Amino acid sequence: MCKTNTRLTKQRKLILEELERVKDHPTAYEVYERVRGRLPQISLGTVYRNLDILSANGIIKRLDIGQGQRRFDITTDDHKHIRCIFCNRIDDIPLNTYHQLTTIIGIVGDVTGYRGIGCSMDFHGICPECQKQGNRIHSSPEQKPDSGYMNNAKNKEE
Amino acid sequence: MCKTNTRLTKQRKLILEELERVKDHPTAYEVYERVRGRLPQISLGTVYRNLDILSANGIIKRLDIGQGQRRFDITTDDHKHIRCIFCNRIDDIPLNTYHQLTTIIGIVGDVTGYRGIGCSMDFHGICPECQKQGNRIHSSPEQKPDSGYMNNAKNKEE
DNA sequence: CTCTAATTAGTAATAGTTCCTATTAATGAT
DNA sequence: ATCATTAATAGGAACTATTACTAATTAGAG
Repeated sequence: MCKTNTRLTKQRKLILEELERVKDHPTAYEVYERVRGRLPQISLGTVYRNLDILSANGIIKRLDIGQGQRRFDITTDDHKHIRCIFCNRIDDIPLNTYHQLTTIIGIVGDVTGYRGIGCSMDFHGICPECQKQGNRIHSSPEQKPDSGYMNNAKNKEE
Repeated sequence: MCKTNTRLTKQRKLILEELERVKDHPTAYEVYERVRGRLPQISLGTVYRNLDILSANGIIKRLDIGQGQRRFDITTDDHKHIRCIFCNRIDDIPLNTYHQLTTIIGIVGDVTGYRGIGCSMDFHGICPECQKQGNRIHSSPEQKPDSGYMNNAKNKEE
């Protein structure tokens, strides 16, 4: 399924099946709850690990939208997302990219029925500094960025 | 400064000063470290609380980009952000919205020097369901979305 | 100057995710 | 089919980032 030496375990298969069955964008915990209905002893760590592996292999998509819980999405066709600022639900938007940005918000409102729409458009890529360093990946990108938080920061001083 | 009955404390003043001084998009902890240099007894909780109050009042901007730590931004003019997938730094993009989306990624590359650019464009607004319910805010939007996680989820069953 | 509610420091608690370890099981080789 | 190898697992501890709690302090109105 993924790269060689990636085994198709019963757990992994069920996680994929539940992701395919579901229409919305479940959190890791929601996937866990669904799979647990069919395989009670599955652990949350297993779900997290598999969701990471599946998204690293491009089979599913990891959504890091807003704060709080990460969500996962099995559809592979190109689309964007809209989130309700009250209930935090996430819907799909099949977006034609041949429009001007200024008209897109109007289209999104028509298609989704959302109101009071704002847009946070964020880009990601490899910065000039990292290009200089020969693009060496120290840890898995998108997975373990340098956080510089608390203990880490304190340890720098030693 | 903010609404009436919002006091300008020494801590709040220093937090704003350090945000103004800094060019990049510091995390709460980075702000804490800077302010601590001038007011050693300040606590991290105070920094978090003030960053929340300042962003709720529109004085600064909260960036929920990717996963991991939230960042804060004092500049008020309209711009978007680009994040390095390796080192997780965030840069500004002064973006002209009168372009087609498809051409924007090229522009972003030219302006920033980033390569391998991807775009995660996410919209937020009020979903049709929440519009029906008279737009009542149960908890502060963007701050405390319904998470439905773990203990919360378990407690639902009681 | 006094009063009082807003704010604070310090710390505990929480949420979401990752890591660790002994055990189990998927798959290639025999 | 059986074995051997090693990826993957369950369960739980640890970790990161943030929020909540509480008694003490303080900004600022009157």
